[in-house]
Parts: sequence; C-alpha cells; structure tokens
Amino acid sequence: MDLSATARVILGMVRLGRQTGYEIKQLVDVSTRFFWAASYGQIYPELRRLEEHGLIEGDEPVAGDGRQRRPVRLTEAGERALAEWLRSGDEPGYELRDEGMLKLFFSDAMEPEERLGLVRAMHDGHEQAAARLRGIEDAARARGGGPYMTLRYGLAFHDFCAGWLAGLERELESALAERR
Amino acid sequence: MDLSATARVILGMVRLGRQTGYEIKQLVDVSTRFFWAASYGQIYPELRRLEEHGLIEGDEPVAGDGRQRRPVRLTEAGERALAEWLRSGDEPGYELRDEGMLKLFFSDAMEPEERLGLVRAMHDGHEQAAARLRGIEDAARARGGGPYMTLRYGLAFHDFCAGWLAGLERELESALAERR
DNA sequence: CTTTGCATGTAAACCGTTACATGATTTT
DNA sequence: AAAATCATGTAACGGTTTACATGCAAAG
Repeated sequence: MDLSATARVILGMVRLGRQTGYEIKQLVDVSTRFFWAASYGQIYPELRRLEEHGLIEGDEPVAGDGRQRRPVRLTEAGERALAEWLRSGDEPGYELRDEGMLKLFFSDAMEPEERLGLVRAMHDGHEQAAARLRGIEDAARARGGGPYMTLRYGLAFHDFCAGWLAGLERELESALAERR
Repeated sequence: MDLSATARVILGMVRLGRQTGYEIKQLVDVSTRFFWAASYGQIYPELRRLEEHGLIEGDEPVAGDGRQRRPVRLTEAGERALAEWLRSGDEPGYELRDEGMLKLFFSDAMEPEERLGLVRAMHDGHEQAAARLRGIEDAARARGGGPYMTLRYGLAFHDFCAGWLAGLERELESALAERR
C-alpha cells in the first residue's frame, strides 16, 4: 500500500494527537505549512480513504454532544504504515517554487532600480517568514522534539536568506551609486 | 491578460535567445529547475497559446532545411507582457515541498539512529545540489547578470542547509553517545 | 442578535508529471 | 547499422487550490 503525501501528513498529525480534519488543518497551517502545505480539499477526502483502508478509525459522532466532530485515531496498520514511510531510505523529495528567484533570473530585462526593489521584496518575504516562526518559537521549544527541530531549521534558513539578500542589496546599491 | 507561470518562464527564456520548446526545456533543466521546473507537457501547449495571443511569433518551418524545428521570437506585445510581470510589485510567490523536513517533523516516532540517518540523507541531498551548481559556476560567472545571481544564491543556500544539518548531526550524535 | 469560530465537506478548475508516440539527424 | 540526440507533441492521470455550501455554538 503506498500512501499519498497528504495521507502521510494526516497519519503523522493524528499520531501527534490531532483528531479531526479541522485540527489537522490548524496544526498544518502553523507548522508544516512552511515546507508542506495541505488544504481541506485534500484532507477530508483523504481521511475517508484512510479509514476505508483501515489505517485510521473513528467512532460514530455522538448524537447531541454539541459539535458535529468525528474524532479519529490511528489503527495498528496506520501506525505501521507511518513508521514504514519514516524508515524508508529513498532519498526524500525536494521541490522549490520561488517566483522571486525566477524574476531575479530574468532581471537583466529590468532597470537596476527595479532589480534592487525585487531583491528588497524577496528579503522582506524571508524576514516576515522568520518573524512568524519566531512568534511560535517559545511554544515549540517547550514541546521540543521533531517539530522544534524543523522550526529551528526554518528559522535559521529564512534568516540566512534574508542576510544573503541583504548582501546582494548592498552590492546592487554600490553598483548603482558608481554609475553616476 | 494574465500569464501562467509557465508562460512567464517561456517568455523569459525566449528573451534570453532560446527559440524552440526543446531549447527552452534544455535551459530550464540546467538553470531554473532548482527553483522553477517545467516539463514538455507544459511547454509545448503554452507555446501554442502564447502564439495564439500574439506574444510570440514563429515562421513556418522551412521545408527541407533539415531539422523540423519551429523557432519563435518575442513580439512587442510579448516583450511588454514580460516586462509588466517583472515590474509588478505584488509579493512574489514562494512554495517549498521538502519531504525530508516533513519526516523530521514527525521523527519523534523514529529511533534516534534512524533520525540521524534521515538528517544525513538531507545533508547529502543539499551537498549534491551544491555540487551540481558548482559544476556550472564558471560558465555562469562568465555570462554574469541575473542567471549568475541566482546561481550564487542557490549555491550559498544549499551550502548553508548542508552546514546547518551537519550541526544537527553532531547534536544528535552526542545525544546518542551520552545515552550509554 | 450578529459576528466569529468550530466543523465538515464537495465540485470545478487548474496545474504538472509521466509515459508514450513519432520521426529525423548525428555520432559511433 | 545501431545508438544517441534533436525535436515536437498528446493523453491520462494525479495533485492542489479555490470557491462554495451548510450548520451549530460561543462571544460580544
């Protein structure tokens, strides 16, 4: 049985204690979103598929207990499937789509000032991403483990990009100044 | 008229002198692939659409001149559309899919040795990416401009990731050693 | 009593990869 | 003569986003 990427995220999130599609989406949006996003349109259908295949199970929603939520948990098969993926040694996929870099690649068609503006915008984007991560740093440190490692990594990474782009800005600025 | 992402890549590549779908794909695969990939399945249909909209134009393939290639060039409208996109100040999209980070996020379900293996695999991936970029560094430096900037950025970026992950390895190794 | 948040879901549209088909030309 | 490379393209599939629809509960 091979799992889709979304299925793996769900299995992992359920193992971390998230019980509903809504809760999974919440956590994705403040954590893995930075390196792995998922939408409701993927989550709910995948939850159903996982249950059909016996990797998760949920009780019938208790009538009249208020919210119509349908909490699920991992089955043994689900736990095994998750572990199998985590252990599988095939080189993990990596894919980046960075429109700023694409523009920078083609930026010989821009005015020097515009190129500088682009680099500043990219810089800003990484600055903001780092700030958002810093906002949840204390909470993540308290919990520790894998989630905290990825947060530290993401933070270091965005800080690095911001710094490198700041250097490029200085380069472009002095080239601009010299031109006069 | 708004362009798809693929359309913008094509326009940019044609402006850089690439004349056929094949040539565009070639260049994408050794340059923008690292932050923006494109496949034949996107390129050829998009070439047709761009020509229908008058952003590029091509002569009829000269019969009997050998290869059945159909070289295109930018029209004025195409040049304008490209410039418009490059100048547009809306914050450029950024999206990452990093399966290694996803595994790391869930790695509390792994044995410490397995987690270390994962980090080493990620480290290795960035090392290899950096090596591939280094292989085209001299050629890119000679041409300079935007393409060279993105290459330097990509190189710095993968080197940084490799270095950070090496640090995490040391952390995990000493935690492993202490456990005994 | 109205807005915000919890909660679940679907349909359409869009994007992108993969695999395949075809055939000419160049190199070995 | 065979293999590699140049060159163009399509069909099927699968993944992803977006927009929409629904309704209850809590808070203001």
